Amino acid sequence: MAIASLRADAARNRARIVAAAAEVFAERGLDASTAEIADRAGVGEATIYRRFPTKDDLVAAIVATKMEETLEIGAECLEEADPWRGLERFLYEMTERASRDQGVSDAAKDRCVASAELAPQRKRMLDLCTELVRRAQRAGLVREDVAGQDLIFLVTAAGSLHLPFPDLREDLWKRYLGLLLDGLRPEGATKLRPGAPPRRAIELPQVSPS
Amino acid sequence: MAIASLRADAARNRARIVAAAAEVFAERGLDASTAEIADRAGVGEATIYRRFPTKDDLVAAIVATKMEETLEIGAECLEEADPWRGLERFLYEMTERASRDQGVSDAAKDRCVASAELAPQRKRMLDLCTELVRRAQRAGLVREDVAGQDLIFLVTAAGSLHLPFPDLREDLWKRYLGLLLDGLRPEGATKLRPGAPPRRAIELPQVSPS
Amino acid sequence: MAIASLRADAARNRARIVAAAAEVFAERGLDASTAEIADRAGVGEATIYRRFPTKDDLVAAIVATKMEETLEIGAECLEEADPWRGLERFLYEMTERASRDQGVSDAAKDRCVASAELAPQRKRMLDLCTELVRRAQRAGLVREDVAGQDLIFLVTAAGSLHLPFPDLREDLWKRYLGLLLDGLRPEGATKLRPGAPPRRAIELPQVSPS
Amino acid sequence: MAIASLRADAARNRARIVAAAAEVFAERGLDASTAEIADRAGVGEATIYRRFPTKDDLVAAIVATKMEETLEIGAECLEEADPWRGLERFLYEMTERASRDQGVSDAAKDRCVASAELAPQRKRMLDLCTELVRRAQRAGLVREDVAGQDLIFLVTAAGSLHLPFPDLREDLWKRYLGLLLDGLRPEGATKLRPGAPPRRAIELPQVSPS
DNA sequence: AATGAATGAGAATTCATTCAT
DNA sequence: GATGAATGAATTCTCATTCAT
Repeated sequence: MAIASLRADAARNRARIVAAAAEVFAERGLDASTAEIADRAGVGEATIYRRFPTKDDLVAAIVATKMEETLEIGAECLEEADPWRGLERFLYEMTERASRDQGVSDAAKDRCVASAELAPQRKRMLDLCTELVRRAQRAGLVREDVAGQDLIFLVTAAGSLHLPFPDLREDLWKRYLGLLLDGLRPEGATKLRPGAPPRRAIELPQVSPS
Repeated sequence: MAIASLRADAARNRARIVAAAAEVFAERGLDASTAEIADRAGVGEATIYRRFPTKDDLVAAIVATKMEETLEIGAECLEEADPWRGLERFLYEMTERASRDQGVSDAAKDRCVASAELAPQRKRMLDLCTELVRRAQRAGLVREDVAGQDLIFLVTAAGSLHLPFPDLREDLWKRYLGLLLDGLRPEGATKLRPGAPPRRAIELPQVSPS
Repeated sequence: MAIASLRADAARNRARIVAAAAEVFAERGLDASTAEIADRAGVGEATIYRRFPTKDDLVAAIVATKMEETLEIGAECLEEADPWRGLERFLYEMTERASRDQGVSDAAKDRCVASAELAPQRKRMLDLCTELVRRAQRAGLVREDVAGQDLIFLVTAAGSLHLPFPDLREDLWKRYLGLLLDGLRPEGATKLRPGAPPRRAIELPQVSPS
Repeated sequence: MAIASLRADAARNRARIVAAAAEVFAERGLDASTAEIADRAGVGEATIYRRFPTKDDLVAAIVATKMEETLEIGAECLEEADPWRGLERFLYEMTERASRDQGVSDAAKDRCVASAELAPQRKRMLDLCTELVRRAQRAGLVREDVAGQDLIFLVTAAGSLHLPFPDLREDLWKRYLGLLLDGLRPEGATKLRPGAPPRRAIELPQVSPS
């Protein structure tokens, strides 16, 4: 009980830190300072470093959290009665999140895509995407030559559909996602070059020695 | 004469700086230091600041340079006999450049898209894209509901198609550009929501006071 | 009973802490963190601070412990039949320990030499050294102009005979201790300047207010 | 001329930094902060880092400077008419310096002894010590079984002869150096074990991979 | 005009020590 | 009494920008 409450306190602070970091990274990008995150979280800067040995670990933790949320949303999309609607909703949700949170998107792209720690999540994401695509293909709604791993790439790239022009409606990205979705339909499909990437390269990327 | 030769010297220095900065930003990203740029350019650090009041101004100058190159390529694409081929080549070239030069792409997206100084280039880019699209539409190769300003967005987003997975062929982005291009064809087109953005918002964006 | 057992627990913890700290300081030097000591001891960090108000007090406690061990060894050396052998063995043991445990040696030199708390141990050490020297002098094996207090200094300095050159035999210090011992013999002795320090300065050093 | 004066300015600052660092390290030890050194030198902290990429490099530079001074003194000692007096003076000077400057002594021992950059100085020091010893040996004043490389060790260890007892005369180390010198005389010499270390181990130490 | 030098304002990270359970 | 958590105060190091020659 005593131990539990201690841990509860620490867990609350940890959650605060993660939440604050997610906010700050979203607003200011990954270059935001740990000082600002600590301020926002209402903790001392050193407290962050007690939970996360380096700033990078904090970033990784946030990416992991976001991926979990993503996977939950994906599961919901799989339950949509209409397979196309499921696919569409998934891409919409992913893109919307990425639009709102450029920091985490960048992190996901630049650093964490290939990290070994996220391997399980990547695997689940791959399975999810594969199922979303297959379901729509079975219904004849998606061209046959795309695969689940393609969806992962499209989702990631779709995060860049939000351009910081002022005076433009915030949801303009929906228009371009619409175009992309039309590209996924069987009608008017042309041969894609090169072919779909191997699943292994996404599941178990070999970290290049830099 | 003396002044003229000095100016010639200065101009050469300026060109060197821009070239070096473009290289360094491409290799190391926008966080590369001005010291490294000065080294690469073979000039003193202060010389950079004589030409460009801040690092940001240097970045903007590079973006402007790249946009000029872009516009030249676009002009060549307009001369392609096959309108579809012209459009396709334009998107390919843009994406390839962005893949190779993430630093400038980021700059283009994050900071310079809406800057007043680049207004002329943006205007010309808009005209170019409009012409590329219209030509293909006249030939019935591109759906009627897309406009030149859409192409600008697509080009920018396409720059994110390069994901840093190791073990994947470098040109995988071509596959996803293929999908996007299929989405531009008339076949299988569905209604896009929201509609095309107004040209004015791109030509003359109101910089929001941040 | 309850209190007694608590005290037994506390004493065990204290002993664990001292042992762990001695190990860690020996391995990593005095800059080792209290966190690492707590880990090694299997106690919480705060527990250290319950027993020792500051890190310095912990260091002092270790030095005291080591001095006790030292005094025991010294007592054994006094029992050697051969007085020279006794002296020699004492210096060997002291130097060997110092070579193995630079952290505590440094502490002994830098901080604790003159601390009031260690006064009793210093007194006993002085007596011990005096006896070791006198015994050898009575046998005509050690020059007459050295005193017990000199031995204390020699012991401390001998701790520095271990130099961190790689590729050198670990026991090279024995060679230089041999030289030192030869300097203690009566043969070839020259007048030493200045004379032996007063015992009082070692027994009861006046801590200078720093 | 203009270049020369620029360099003169920079050189003056560099000298100030080295001087201040030497002072501060002597007073506070190697743990003194770069901030304090910068203050003492009257420059900004970053200026230190312009000249010395890391704090360690600064330490190394000071050690190198001190070694140069040391070598000059050694050369003077070699010119003494009396070989014994030359040896004695060398040890006195070395020890006095070490007594005054514990920081650099520690640095010399802990970090820089085996550094590749100081190899030339180490070589010269070895030659110097060898000559000092040989000269005295030729005159029959020093035992035959010690070598130049031994002197290097003795010098280094002698730096620890200064103990921070208050109330003791500052020059007490002379007494113990006297003892050591007596140990170097031929009279009463006993067999030293182990033998002298190989010169190579000092000239070209193999850095152990840590 | 050109430049190497200088630096103030941070940045990430560490740690002895105190707090709350 | 014991402990994991929290933190303020440092520390090393970086960098865009200004200064002095």
